[in-house]
Amino acid sequence: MEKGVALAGSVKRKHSVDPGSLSSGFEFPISLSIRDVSLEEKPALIGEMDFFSIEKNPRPAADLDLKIKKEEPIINTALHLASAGSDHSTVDEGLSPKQEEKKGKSELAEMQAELGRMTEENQKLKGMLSQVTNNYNALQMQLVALMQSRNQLNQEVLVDGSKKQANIAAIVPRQFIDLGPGADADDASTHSSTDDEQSTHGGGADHGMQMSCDDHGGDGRGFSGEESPENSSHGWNPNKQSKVGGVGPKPGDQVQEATMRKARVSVRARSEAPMITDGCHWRKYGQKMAKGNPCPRAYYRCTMATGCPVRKQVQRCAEDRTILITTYEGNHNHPLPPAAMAMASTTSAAASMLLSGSMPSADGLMNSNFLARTILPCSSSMATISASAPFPTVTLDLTHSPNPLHFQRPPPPAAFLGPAASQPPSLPHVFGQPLYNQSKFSGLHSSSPALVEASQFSQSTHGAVSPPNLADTVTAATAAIAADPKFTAALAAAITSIIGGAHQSGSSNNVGNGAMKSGNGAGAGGLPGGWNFPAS
DNA sequence: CGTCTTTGACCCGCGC
DNA sequence: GCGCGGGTCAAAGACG
Ligand SMILES: [Zn+2]
Repeated sequence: MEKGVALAGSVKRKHSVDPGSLSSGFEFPISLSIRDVSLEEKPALIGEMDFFSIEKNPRPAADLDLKIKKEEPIINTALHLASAGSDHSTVDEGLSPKQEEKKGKSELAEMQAELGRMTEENQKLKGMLSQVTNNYNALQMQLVALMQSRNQLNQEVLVDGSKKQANIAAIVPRQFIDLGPGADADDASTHSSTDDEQSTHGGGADHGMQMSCDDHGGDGRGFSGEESPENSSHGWNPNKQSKVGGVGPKPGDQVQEATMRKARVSVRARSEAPMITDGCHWRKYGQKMAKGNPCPRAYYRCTMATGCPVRKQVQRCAEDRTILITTYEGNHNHPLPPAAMAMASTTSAAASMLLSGSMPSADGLMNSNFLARTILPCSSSMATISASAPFPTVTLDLTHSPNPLHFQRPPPPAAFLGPAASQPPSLPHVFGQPLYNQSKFSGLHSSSPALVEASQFSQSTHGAVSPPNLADTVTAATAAIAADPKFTAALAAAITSIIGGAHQSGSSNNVGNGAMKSGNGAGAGGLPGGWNFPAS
């Protein structure tokens, strides 16, 4: 415990110093375009790397400093000095006159200064890199969301067989039968094998219906107070609220909210920063050591509005520390700044995509044990759906495989292959069962990525049977989707929505809806996209 | 002095 | 019932 805490502490400290100077002088083309339109709000966050660089330079001095450095040829100077210094080192012991010695010393000092500056700049570059990464991740996530909504749209429109098959990927319950091979192939090739974080959550019950019932009674301590805006001035004390004030909200809403709450969207992104900046204000309220992970898991709450139920967990991947796993939960009940909108809409779109097939009222789609998993091949990112109760989770994987640390997955535990192999591989509903077991199993084994291995399993079973062209079909369909001018239009609309969304309020509330408008109105429409007002 | 983070304690569900 | 683990609370400290 201490180890982890100390680690986190140090990281945090370091970061709290860095980002101001880092992000200040840095301009990233993509973020720039967004920044220009969204100047109205400036989070001026404390510890976060800023996704969109909205804040105007909080520290002009640093900015100036960086610019100056950019102008002068630092590297050449340094090299020159280095060589000069080495020459002079011999001179020092020599009989050189005082002046020369003085000169040497001054150059030495200069050198040291240069070194210091280079170090500093190195730090800055590092920060810039991480910021670029963050920006890239944000854009990728938006793209993923758009692809998802787009998929849903096409599912409605297209009737072509193969394409439809691929597009159905956006819907959980059915596709896990058909999509198995293709998805798994894709997954096995690109996944970097660290989904265990999510699957760890999903070790619990296996009935979708159970899930909804579950939190009816079981979620006592959760944030069941979110739909009571009169929450008094006290911010969040949801449990107290529900305990003291309320026997409980209306069952219908309760189920709905509970489902939304339970749905989690986790984002795996490569980031040096201790936390990706999504435009929201977060307050840390806890930190725990995850069982199999040397890195602690941090718990944050949204503080943009008192009583906002959104929470997120931030944890670094055990194997690859550069991967940051951010798990979002809940929906904002307040307007969001554009920068936050991007992330919120993305996550909510993903959540809605997940829940579109798992709503409690759905026709028993989830009433059988299953852990469905969908991969939406999308450039280098992909979304995986792990619809295992109690926390159905959508994972947006924004890391790409060309990762040097993309190690081979550890060999699946024999305990997994045993029962899995014993199951008739051709039955999808049985197919889910070993996955469920597996996910639980991986919970015990910290580093064994359940979902990846699950995909391996399915690949070994289904993939061998079915021709690989299904995967090609999926990819082709995706390419077609991406190439579809409508998609471009949707993307443009979404971006416009982001850009113009600075003043949005109420009607077209977010990107998700912007995208959904052109695509699927049902998905994120009912499910609060960026934000939804509880009872007003 | 207000706000945020830290961190041990606590609660709760779950498996044995 | 007990231990374990995930999640949350809240007092105390740090920070600006
Ligand atoms: Zn919020």
